[in-house]
Amino acid sequence: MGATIRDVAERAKVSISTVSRVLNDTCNVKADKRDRVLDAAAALGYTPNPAAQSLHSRKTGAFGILLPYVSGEFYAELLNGIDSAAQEGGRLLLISTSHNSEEELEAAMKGMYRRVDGMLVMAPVTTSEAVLRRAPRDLPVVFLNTRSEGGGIPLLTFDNYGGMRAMTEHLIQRGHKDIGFITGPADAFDAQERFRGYREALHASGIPLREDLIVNGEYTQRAGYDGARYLIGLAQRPSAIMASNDDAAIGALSAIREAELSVPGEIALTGFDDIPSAMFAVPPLSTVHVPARELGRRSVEILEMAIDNGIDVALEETGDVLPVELRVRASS
Amino acid sequence: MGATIRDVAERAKVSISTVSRVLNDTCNVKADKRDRVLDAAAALGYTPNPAAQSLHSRKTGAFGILLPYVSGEFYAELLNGIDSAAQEGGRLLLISTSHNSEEELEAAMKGMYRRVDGMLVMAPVTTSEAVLRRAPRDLPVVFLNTRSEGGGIPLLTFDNYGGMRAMTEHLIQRGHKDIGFITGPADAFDAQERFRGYREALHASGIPLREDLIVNGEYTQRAGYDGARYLIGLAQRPSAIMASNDDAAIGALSAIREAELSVPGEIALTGFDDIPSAMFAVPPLSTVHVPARELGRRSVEILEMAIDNGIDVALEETGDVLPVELRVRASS
DNA sequence: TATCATCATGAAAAGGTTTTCAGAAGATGA
DNA sequence: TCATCTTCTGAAAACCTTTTCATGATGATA
Repeated sequence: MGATIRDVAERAKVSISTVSRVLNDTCNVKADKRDRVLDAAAALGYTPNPAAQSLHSRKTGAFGILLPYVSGEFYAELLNGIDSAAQEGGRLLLISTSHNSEEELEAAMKGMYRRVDGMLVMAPVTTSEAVLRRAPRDLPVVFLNTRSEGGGIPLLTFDNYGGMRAMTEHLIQRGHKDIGFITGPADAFDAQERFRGYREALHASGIPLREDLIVNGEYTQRAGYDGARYLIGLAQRPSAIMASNDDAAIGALSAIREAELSVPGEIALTGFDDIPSAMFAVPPLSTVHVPARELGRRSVEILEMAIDNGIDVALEETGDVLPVELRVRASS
Repeated sequence: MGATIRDVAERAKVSISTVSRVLNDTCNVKADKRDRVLDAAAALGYTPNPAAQSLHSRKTGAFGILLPYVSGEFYAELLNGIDSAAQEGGRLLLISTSHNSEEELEAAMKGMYRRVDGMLVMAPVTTSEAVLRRAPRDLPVVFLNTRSEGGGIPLLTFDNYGGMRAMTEHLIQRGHKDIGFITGPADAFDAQERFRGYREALHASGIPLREDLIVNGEYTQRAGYDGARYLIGLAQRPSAIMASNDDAAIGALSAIREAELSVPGEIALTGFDDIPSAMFAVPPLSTVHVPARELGRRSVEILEMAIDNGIDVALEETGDVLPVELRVRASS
């Protein structure tokens, strides 16, 4: 219970300096004293007080994570990657979610300031510059899946645009021309990028964009369900539906089956993310595999580098766009 | 950057005591000095150093969470509840996952010791007593979904047994006698409880337990898929399959549809957890709704109480078993 | 044996806050 | 005008480490 270095020193009949030296193995201490200290520390169950340590060292041994929300399998996977990498580095993890506006992000960063050595921030509805403007200048920040106006900022993302473009091209290749699209959250970076991939793929193939086939959605099963119902009800029903993520696709699948349409026979369907459930949908869902776990791990590594060697060194690792992979399954 | 209270005092031409008093609004300070301090603090962007504060106050303003793993929608929902309650209480959240053995739990608790004011621990493969034996005695701990040998420990769980028993009875009522069961992780408390619900419901109805209908699984789609394939392949195929959670049920559904059997016509199917995807499965999955979010919120409240008023007061709130709810949908 | 280098150790400072204690300034009442 | 009581303020201690500095002891070398 709350033994201090002083208690250990007293019990071992040495000075506190000696205790510190033994425990941190920082320079030579005679064997007998060393043993006495070790015994005393063990007997008292001594653990150094982290507050005192970090007051002195100006380090905390912790990272902070700011996420817009946690929902579904994608975030679980991402957290998994972050957590395992942090544990390997001996780092503690502070987490805070449900931050979307710049004000909320600022408040959350203030709350973690000086309690962490660096932060991982996922802020899809704003830009990395806007966030940094509100952050303490001496706080290393690595961004995930966030829009950036220029370069020079440690940023890790994956190829939302390319993935959705490839998926769209895949459908076009299979002869689809009327392709419905259920968007993600209108203000989110990744959702916009995915939509852009769809739009530009159509354009490149000379297929005119039908506005009535685009429905505003979110990254939820419910939104996918509603969106698909709308699309199915159209007089000129699309022959394929692309959802902006797998959750929405699973919702859409539900609506399509409810309408007793066959997949992919009457309507092809695709998702994005390749969450574990995608493979077990009926039929298994064509989707874009994103390296969620890898994204988490890599971002921790970059942050680690930014802390150890300064943000500039980390910048050499910057601007990384992790590749994604088309997974064509039975739904398209 | 990194302005200290000393810098503020200097700039405002007052003593550091006065600065502290103004900032904490702790006793009377003349208006002019107060203004000077406030201005100086704002100009310097001063934030108190949390390490120094917690060194003095012996409080951290943070909670720790230990989870066996993070995967899928259930944990996302749980984290959501914990996070939102923690934010309302102005608490920071330290998280660490992938702890299963008692040794790992002990190490994780040591790592967070004195960095948090209390902990939330989910340890389904051991007992609360075993964990507490390895925990610092002055660390308040609230357990989630953990087995307890006796009483007297703040513990929050939901009715795994009752939920699965009710679901089993539901199937029996519909005339099912040969009911396959895909278990969760063999060593996990909740999985055992769910299995017990199944077993005792059968027993109470005088239906003999067919060992060949019980297949060892996990809480994953893959395990559900594999388990269902085995059950389908039996000469005496069951007329219903119960999965220990929704993820496994979704996997099982995939296997059943692959075998071109109808649900629930040829095989009824049920899950547990009522994750969002359950409603959007085809057909929508009968399942047991568990209050994951509520579990998170409530556990934070209990911990808050344990910290503010001592663990004994919190104990009055203890032993809570949150009710679950049968959600019969089209799959059974 | 005297000198020097090396080693082991303790005292003390620093890190940034809150709070207690004591003193100064001002106000109140007689 | 003096004594007493508030109100305001600063100095200093405490919280617990790590690290620097100084000192005494030990061993080695000439």
